Amino acid sequence: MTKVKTAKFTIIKQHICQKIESGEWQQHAKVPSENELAEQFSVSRMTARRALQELTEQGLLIRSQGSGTFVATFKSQSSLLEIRNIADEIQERGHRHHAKQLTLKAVAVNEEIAILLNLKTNSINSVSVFYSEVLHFENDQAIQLEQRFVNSALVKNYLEQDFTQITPHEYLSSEAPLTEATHEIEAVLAAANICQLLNIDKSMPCLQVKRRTWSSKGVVSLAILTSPGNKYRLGSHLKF
Amino acid sequence: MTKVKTAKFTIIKQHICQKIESGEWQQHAKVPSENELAEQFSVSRMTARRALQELTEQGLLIRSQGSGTFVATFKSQSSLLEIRNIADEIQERGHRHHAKQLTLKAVAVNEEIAILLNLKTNSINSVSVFYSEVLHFENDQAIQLEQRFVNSALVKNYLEQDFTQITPHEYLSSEAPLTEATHEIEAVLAAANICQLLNIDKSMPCLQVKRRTWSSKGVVSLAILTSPGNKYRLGSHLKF
DNA sequence: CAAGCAAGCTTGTATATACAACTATTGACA
DNA sequence: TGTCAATAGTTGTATATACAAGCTTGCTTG
Repeated sequence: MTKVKTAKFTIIKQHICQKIESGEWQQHAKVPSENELAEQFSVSRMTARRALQELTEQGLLIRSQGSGTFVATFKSQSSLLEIRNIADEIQERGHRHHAKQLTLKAVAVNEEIAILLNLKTNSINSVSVFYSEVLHFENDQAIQLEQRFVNSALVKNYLEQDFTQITPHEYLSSEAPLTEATHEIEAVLAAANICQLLNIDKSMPCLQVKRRTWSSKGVVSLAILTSPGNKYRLGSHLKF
Repeated sequence: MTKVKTAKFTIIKQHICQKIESGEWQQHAKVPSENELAEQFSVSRMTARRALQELTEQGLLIRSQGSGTFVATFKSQSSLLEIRNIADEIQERGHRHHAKQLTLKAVAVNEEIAILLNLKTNSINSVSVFYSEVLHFENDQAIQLEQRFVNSALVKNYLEQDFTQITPHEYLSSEAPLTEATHEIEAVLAAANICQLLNIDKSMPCLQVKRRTWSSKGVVSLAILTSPGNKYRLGSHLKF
């Protein structure tokens, strides 16, 4: 049989996969940068880049321009479950009202997403939500909204620019603390609605909502499938 | 909002999508080569390459080293339906026995594939079979078998080299004419069995079976998800 | 006529380079 | 202390180049 000579970028991919599988690189851990990998494996940056990029497309890594590359949340859990964990933590901190509100919204979101996606495709790979230390923060400031798109099929290539017009500002405003969590849920809903609106089959919308001005204490960013590199972050992964 | 400057490779992607959508480029049509696109859009070959590659990953195109790039079979049809069309055509040509045999096999294949895939994943994007003018040919010769892999997730990166060892020669032999069709069905079965054997979740095996020595009249190649570039070809697309 | 070789075209891999865009940190300054 | 500006680090885009690997065609040769 033909002897398959393993390509260099494949070796790097296998190396990274091994690190992830072995648990050495936990979820949300920072992966060596392109330059570091290039030097480590004695290849050019573009080769190391290719390895990172293909693993990103496979859903194992998440990349963020300016921040770096990180291990994705690939052990998919029910978003409902994880949102409920958030709600539990909120409740522990004594905000019963918000917790209840959030739980109700979580159920609604899951059902709505499920309905939406089953109409279009039944290949939901993973719907998961992760969160970190956002609950510590109190300050709110001006909020800006950005939209991006990754990994789509036919239709997306036409709609890319039109899509940027759809900016549901009203979903997000600066109010009392802890409302980011509920706002995030609404952002998920917004994304799902946008998908339905534009009749997109297989796409992955990526909403990034960030507090652009922040104090020295940290940044709050709400995101659907954005990089987990920021220290203080409440985000949700939504793949379909 | 931030003005999104459209990247060059995106423009090329949109151009190709528009050609496909408008019907100007039919299924299995040849797409301009990397060099042609590069010259047409006044970009480097690598940029044109990226556009083609991303569309390939999205399932719109199929590329084959040495042959070229072609429009994929993205309007998914039931493989059963298409295999039956082949059977019908065979019957029209007066080979009743083969037609009946083929139809029976088609049913078995579909059921088996469905069972296999539902065990692993329920995201069958498309299972389709296409064919062309293979039925004109009569000659048989030595047959060789190759295996390749595309588009997989975690597991595949470990199994790539082991996979090349599995070469079910016995599925293919040189016999009477028209047996290529049934052999192809068996090749599909082989691919499905290999997937189950290696416990692969999301992968796309690519069996290429080719008559290495051919007359000046043409080539017969049996393939699962191989490029439709050859003039005389009986192949099947199997995506999951 | 058949078989095999060689040339030319295609995609695949890899390197080196440059600049753009974005992020996070640092440090100066009011 | 808080704000702003500069800087370093990271990923994104693009070009130019070279060679490897595979396919197709055409020619040569027996």
